[in-house]
Amino acid sequence: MENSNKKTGDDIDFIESYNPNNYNRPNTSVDLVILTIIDSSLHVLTVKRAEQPFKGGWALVGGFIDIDKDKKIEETAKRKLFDKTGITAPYLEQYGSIGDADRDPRYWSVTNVYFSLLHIDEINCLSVIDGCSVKWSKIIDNKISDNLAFDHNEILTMVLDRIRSKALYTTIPLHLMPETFILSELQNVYEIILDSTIEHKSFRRRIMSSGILEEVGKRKLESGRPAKEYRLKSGVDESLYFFKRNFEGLS
Amino acid sequence: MENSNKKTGDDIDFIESYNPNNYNRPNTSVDLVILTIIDSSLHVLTVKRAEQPFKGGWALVGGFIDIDKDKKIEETAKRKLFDKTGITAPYLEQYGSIGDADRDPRYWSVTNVYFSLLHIDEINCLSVIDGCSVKWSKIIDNKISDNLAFDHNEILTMVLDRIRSKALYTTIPLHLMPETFILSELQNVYEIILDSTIEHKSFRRRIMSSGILEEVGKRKLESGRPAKEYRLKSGVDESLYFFKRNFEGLS
DNA sequence: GGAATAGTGTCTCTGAGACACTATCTA
DNA sequence: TAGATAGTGTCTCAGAGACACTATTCC
Repeated sequence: MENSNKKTGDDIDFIESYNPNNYNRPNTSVDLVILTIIDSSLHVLTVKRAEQPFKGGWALVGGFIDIDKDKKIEETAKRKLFDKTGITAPYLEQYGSIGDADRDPRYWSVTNVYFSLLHIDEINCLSVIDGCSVKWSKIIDNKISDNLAFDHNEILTMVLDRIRSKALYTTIPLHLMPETFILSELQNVYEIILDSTIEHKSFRRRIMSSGILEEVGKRKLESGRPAKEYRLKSGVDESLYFFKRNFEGLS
Repeated sequence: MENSNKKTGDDIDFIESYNPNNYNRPNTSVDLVILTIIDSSLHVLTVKRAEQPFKGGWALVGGFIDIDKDKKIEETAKRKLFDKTGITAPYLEQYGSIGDADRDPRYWSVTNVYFSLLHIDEINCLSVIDGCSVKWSKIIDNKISDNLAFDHNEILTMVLDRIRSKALYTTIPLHLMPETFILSELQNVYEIILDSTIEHKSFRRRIMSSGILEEVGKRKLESGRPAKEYRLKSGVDESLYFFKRNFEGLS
């Protein structure tokens, strides 16, 4: 230990006696991958940058932690999400953190990445449909057509991969649904995320076996037999059900 | 947007024109949950704190990002791990980041949490068996008997939960094994992590079906039939195999 | 009735659990 | 030989895939 302390010199025991404000630290931010489904396609919420760097380019929603307002990082994420969408009780999950010397041309930067899945009806449209500085960007083939600022394209792709892999064994796509929905709609959303078709009997058996949905009535469709409408069972606060098996044939 | 910008005032577009060194930012660090198995028990590497706060208490290995030395956060984690263990090619995975106003009494603090699984033979013992400032703390019932500094007890528990859940559907416990091992040893390690017994035929069928091990010979045991010795198949760089089904009966 | 969509019956297949069985070593 | 540990054979069971079938609506 004496040896290793001498060698490295920037050990926790050493450095913490410094005033951190005098020390050359990385910059810390929060970025959000906010996803919804519009016209049967995943879309991500993007904002147009008003300042350098990447001025005029599109970026993920993000910002800095306000250490006076925010008690924890998740509150920063919720605040940013609320600012853009007006949503107060989002499904929000941390992806992880990404930090390196190059991701921001200005400084060594660490971003804490969160993702949120929501149904378009949940949002307060007024705060979004405002000029062209915020828009939903359509995701095709795991990315969007615009190049995003910073490393946001990579972040988007990694988050999408995470969600896709969780869709193989959880009910995470439920968070993209409206309050009530029919099973074929839910299946469509799974298929959009997984980019693959699912056998409908298997799908129904699987979802119903989770026991987290309750029937709320029937819905007449444009054609064909009316479908049972479901919502998340009241009292089920853990809406993320884990199955013991993955969907197979996919990876 | 104009509205939300006016309201929050700390939007990315607004704040980034500030020199970050003049802004009241959170402090950023890296913490490591370094795990190994000693005498059939999980142990975590802990260091004795030489300075306030929590002076004299035990804490996880950790420290600050050195923006001159480290190109990315993972390098900070590798550097810290190397300083304490001498290991150059660890299994290292990010857990995520944790940040709030209270976790460090000195300032609003964000830590980037990594975990590493290793076999005790991999470490350079000299850098560890040094005074009493670094020690392996035995994990019993998801925690250690000492109270750790900061929120490190919670971090330890959350990381252990993550590893346990990954042991249900991956080969992550392989990283706790020596270079060659026999299947009953690997099964023991799974059972230590999962805190539950596994039926041995199921276990062997499952592991062998992964195809990531290769036989390297036989080992004579103290008693009984000699066992086949295995190692990670050469050419398999992805040593983390994902099974389609969980171990069942556990959760 | 036909078109369309919801929903079921039921067979196969994979892999987990259970557990009895065989194999190979030492003393 | 007995004791110990390695390793197999094989049955059951849950749940995924496949796909034909029935049910209910509107026209």
